[in-house]
Parts: sequence; C-alpha cells; structure tokens
Amino acid sequence: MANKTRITIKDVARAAGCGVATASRVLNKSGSASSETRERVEQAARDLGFAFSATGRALQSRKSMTVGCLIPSLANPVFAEAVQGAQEELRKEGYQLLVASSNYDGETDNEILTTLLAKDVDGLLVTMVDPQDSSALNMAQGRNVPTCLMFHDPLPGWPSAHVSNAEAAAEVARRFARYGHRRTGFLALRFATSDRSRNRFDGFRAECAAQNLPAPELIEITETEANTPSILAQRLCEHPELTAIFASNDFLAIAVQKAANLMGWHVPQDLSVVGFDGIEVGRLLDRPLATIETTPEAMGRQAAQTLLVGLQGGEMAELTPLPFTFRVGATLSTPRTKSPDDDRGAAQSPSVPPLTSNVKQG
Amino acid sequence: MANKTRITIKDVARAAGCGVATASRVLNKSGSASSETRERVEQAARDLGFAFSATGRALQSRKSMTVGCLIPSLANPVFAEAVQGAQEELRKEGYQLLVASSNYDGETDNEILTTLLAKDVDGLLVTMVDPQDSSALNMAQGRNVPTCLMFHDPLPGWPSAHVSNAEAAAEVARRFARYGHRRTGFLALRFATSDRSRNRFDGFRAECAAQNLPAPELIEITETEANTPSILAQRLCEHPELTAIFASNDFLAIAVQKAANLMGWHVPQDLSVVGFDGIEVGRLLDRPLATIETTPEAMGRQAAQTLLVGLQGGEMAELTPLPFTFRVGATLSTPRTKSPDDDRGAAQSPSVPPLTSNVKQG
DNA sequence: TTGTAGGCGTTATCAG
DNA sequence: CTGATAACGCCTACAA
Repeated sequence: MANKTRITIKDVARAAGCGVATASRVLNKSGSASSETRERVEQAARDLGFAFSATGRALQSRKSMTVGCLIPSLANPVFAEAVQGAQEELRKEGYQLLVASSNYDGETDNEILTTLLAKDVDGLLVTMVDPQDSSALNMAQGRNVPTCLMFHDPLPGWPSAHVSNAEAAAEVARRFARYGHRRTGFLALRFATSDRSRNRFDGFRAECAAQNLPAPELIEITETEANTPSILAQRLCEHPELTAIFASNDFLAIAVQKAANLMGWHVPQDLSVVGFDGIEVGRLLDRPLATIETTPEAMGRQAAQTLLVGLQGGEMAELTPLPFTFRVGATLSTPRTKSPDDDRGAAQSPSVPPLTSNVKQG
Repeated sequence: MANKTRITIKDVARAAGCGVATASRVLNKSGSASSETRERVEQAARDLGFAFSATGRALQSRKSMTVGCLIPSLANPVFAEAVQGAQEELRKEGYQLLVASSNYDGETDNEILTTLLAKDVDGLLVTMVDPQDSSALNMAQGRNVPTCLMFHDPLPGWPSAHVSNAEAAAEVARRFARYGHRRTGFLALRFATSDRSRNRFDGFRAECAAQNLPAPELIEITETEANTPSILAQRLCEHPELTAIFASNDFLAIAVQKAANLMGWHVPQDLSVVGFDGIEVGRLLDRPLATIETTPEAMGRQAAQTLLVGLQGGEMAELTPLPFTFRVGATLSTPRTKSPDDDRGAAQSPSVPPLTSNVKQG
C-alpha cells in the first residue's frame, strides 16, 4: 500500500546518511569515496532495491542508450531476423532497441521516424519505402543522429548493410541463360514501395540483355493474389511463353510452385522458379527451392556494428555489400521444350481439364 | 556547423517572446492563450522545427509511453508476428515498443527485464523461460508495472494471451486415435526452457491415456539435430514402432518429413506427422502440413489490448484462451499397417538401401 | 491570459 | 573525500 512509487538516488543518500552526489559517485564507481561511506551507500542501495532511472540519466547525459529501428514488418522473417541480429549486437554494448514497423507505408515511415527522434534515440537502423526523400530521415541527419540503413542498395549520405540486389539478380539471369531459358518473368510484390525489388528487376533485366535474352516480363501482383494459388495461377496463365520465373522473394517462389501444381505444370520442367532471400524452409521443401541465399541476421549485425561506430563518435564508412550465394535447388532445370507454344504438362497429365477451368476449381 | 544540438521549448518561447509555460500550453493545446500569442508560438515552433523531447516529458509526467517486450527470439516467426501485432495495436495509442530477446535463456530474461524496468517502461509484454519464478518479473509487479504474458498458459498473478496448449495437444491425440494410430511420439526442442512445449506434451500424454493409447514417446532433440535431416533421421530410427509424430512446432514437423523422405519412408503412410503453430508455409508445401493452427499476431494484439487496459489504470482480466483449429493436411492418415515391426516403405521402394546406410549418405 | 518557480532523477561542477 | 547546486526538457501549480 504505502508503496513509494520509485526509489531514487535521493532515498539511497538519505538512508546512507550522505549527499546524493556521493551516492552517485559510489554507485557509478566514478569519483572516490571512503571505503566506509562506500559500504554504507551500497548497503542502502541493496536494502532499498535501488536501480537507476534511465530516463533521469538520459536527460542529464543526453544519451538514451536507445536505438530506433524502423522496418516494413516483423511478419516478414527476413526483417525479423535482421532485427534479431541487430538487437543482439547492440545489447552487448548496452543499447536497447525501440522497434516499429510501417507496414510498407511511406507516410507511416516518416511518422515513426519522427516519434523515434522525439524519443531521443541515439541512433537509427532503417529500412523504409523511400529513404532518399524522407523529411524525417533528413531531420535525423540534421540532428547528427547516426543512421545506418538495412537492405537498401547504397544511397548517397547513409551507409547501408545490404546485399547487392542487382548483382544477385544478375546471377539468376546467368543461371537461367545457362540452362537454356529465354522467355523469363520477374514476379514482384509491392514493386512501387520496394527499391529492393526494383533494383532486383533492373539487375535481372540488364543481365538478360547481356545474355541476349528477351527482356523479362514484369509481373506485379497483390498480396491477395500471392496468397491465393488459384488466382496466382490465372496470372501465370497470362504468360504461357515463360519457362522460368524469378520471384522477388522466396514466399512468392513457393506460391508459384503451388500455383503451377494446380495447373498440372511440373516444376522445374514446365516452369523453373528461383526465389530470393534464402529462407530456411525453402531448403526443407520436398522440392528444395533454388534461390539467392542471403543472411539477414548478419545484415542486422553489420548494420548494428557500423552504427556502434557512429554512436561512439566515429565516422561510419560505406559498407561493402554482404556476400550472397546461389543456392542450388530442384526448381531450376532446362526447360522441357524450346517451343514456347507447347502444350506443357499435357503429356504428363492428359486427364487434366483445360487450364482455365482447372484454375477455377482451385 | 553552428547546429544548436537541440531545440527546446525554451527556444520556442524566446522566439515567440513569451514564457515557456505559455509555449507549453499552446503547443499542448492545454490551458488557454490569446489567439495572437498562440499564433506567434506556433509560428516559432514551426520555424525552429521544434519537437517535444519525450525524455523530458517522461521524467516530468512519469509516463514513458513505452512498453517493454521480451520474447525468446525474433528469429522464430511465431514470436515475431506476435510482436508485430502488439506493436501495431500499441502504436495506435501512442506507445512505442522496446524489444529484446533472450535467446531462450532464463538469466538473460531477468537481465533484460531489469533493464526494461530501469528504462521506465509503462508496461510489459513477456514470453520467458520461467515467469513463475522470476525476480525481475516480481519486481515489475512490485512497482505496479502492468504486465501481460504471451503464449504462456495461465499463471497465477498475470494475465496471458495464449492458446490452450494442453487442449490443442489433446486434439492431436484424438486425431491420431481416430486414424488408428497407437504408438506415437512427441518431438520436442528446448523442452527444458519452454513451458509451452511441456504443457503440450502433458496435454498430449493425458489424452493418449484417455484414448487408451500407449504413453507417447518423448523425443528431445537439439537445434543441430533439428536442422540436419540425416541426424534427425537417425534419431527417428531409434523409434521404429512409432506411426505418428506430434512435433512441438511446424518447423520440426517439416524437418521430420524431410528426414522421413531421406529414409525412404512415406509420409503419411509410413509415418504421420502433425505440427504446431500453423505457420503459413506449411500450407504451401507440396504435402500440406497437418497442424494446430494458431494466430500469433492476434495473440500479440490481444496481449496489447489487455495491457492497454492496465496502462489506463484498469484491472486486467484473465484472458480467455484464443481459439485454435486443427488444420487438416496431407501428412496425417491411417498407418500403413498395424504391425509395428513391419519393414515400412520396403514395398514401395525395394531398391532403397538399408536404413542405416541410407541415413549416412544423407 | 500570462509568467515564474519548483520538481521529475541524474550527474558534473565546484567549493569546502 | 564530500556535499550543495546547477543544469537536462518539460509540465503544472500558483501568482500576477
């Protein structure tokens, strides 16, 4: 009942019979004190169950020991893992992470950054829709709040822990070419709000050109389409000439397989599929997914380490892209036939109803 | 260069030619002010790009508008989604989330809680190893910091957003029984540090008994074993009598399938598998996973909403368990044979080498 | 309507 | 070695 809400250093000082300054020195092991008062203070602190208030400290020291972290969503394991890595790294140095997600919305991005800045974060870890043109991010810069991006390809002004999206995508194009694919597609979700996705497409298209392949087809889909195999199947049917699809992330790639199955197409013979990210489950699928394997947790770690340098007043260098690997899987092979108008899959499952109706029954 | 580090309300007051109290009133739309000074203050604030310091406010108001969130790991999508849901819900009311993960370690749990408390969080959202016996959690209670657990089955003293682990597990036992399985196994990871896992096992075992099935076999594995199909296969081989396995989460369930494939066992005929959680990819697998479907994001939301009540001084009621559903999949069927010592899979793939050697080549 | 003053919890400064 | 005291940024009486 008589619970004094909070025990402050004042209480400790009083209990120890000394001034607050002395108590502060003892408890912080700064300054010096006679072993006698030291003892009394420590005893009092223990008895009272004293703990410093980080808020009071922050106000006085102008350091909140808190880092703000903005990402699109924790529901995407790629971002969640990056945050996990960053959090571990920062905690070692005593920093806590204030996490917020924008749900891929540019306005929310700015609102969150503003709030984070108001909370006096000492640094920022950011993945957002449009970092190049964010008033809030500029404000962070103006206030000299060290900031490190994550996932974004290099941008003037901020370091970014990233994998070269264009180069990784180019690797996919080369693989496709090597296997004899010509008509390819790039399946994208939230193309408008993801520079990562756009950069992947650009890199993919450029390398297709370099490999003398026709320009890849850009297929943009909505979240609903991605989550409903039958609808996705319809969308794929609009591009019967494609023999290989590069999905902008692994979930989409898996969805493509599902949709293909629905239509009686065989992956990879009828349609090859390659993903991006390299999430763990891709490897556990019956038909392990060919994909670009990245290491989001390492990305978060790298971002955190760089930020730590900035936090200590150092200069944050531009970051070398993290390595990626092409994970070989069972979803990429040579196309069944070079003839684009072949009635694919028919030989395998002659009993399958016409595609359109089949799609509808999905 | 001449960047004054921070613009405070004092600066605004000076620029507007008035006292700080007036500026505060105007900017907070509390108290009243002549429309004239109001104008001047707002103008000044805009010109200077003023923003309140949450730290100063927190110190003064004794409200940090921050909620601490402790979970085992963001690398587990189940927790990540819960945090996502909670974050969205809390942001609506102006709260930010301070997130930290313990990596399933009980000591770290306490360290983190202590730090969070020192940061003056207004409330706590917690999933930890041992909530019943945590000094830090008790301290939170002592300080009257509203706390809501997540994922834990009801515990005296704290509300918890959860699914009834025992009941869900019982449902699996009933399904197994209905399909004619008798010898079953429960595959667990981190059994010692997860009351969720233990409660699932207890519920499963109890219902097996109720269904007149032999007691289920408890198979504990390490993370390494879980991630290496060939090793997991070896572990499974130690229990040739089992026809059905209940995995304590979906990832394990998928791993079991992988391991089974490696040995030439057919899922579900040779071995039925049911998971827990209901992660999205389970549905996208070639062989959709039978599992207990839960809604982690809703759990996070519920926890946040309850916490919000506590944050507003209300009484936090005990929470009704969230509903779960048994997701029918292709990994559960009647066992191929009732005879436990049948050489399973042999009929299907006579060319498969003996199990042991097959395992090793994995 | 307005401004002054005190205090939230800490620490750094500066006399004793 | 020790203890007032003045910030840190803000808000809320209390006065004017």
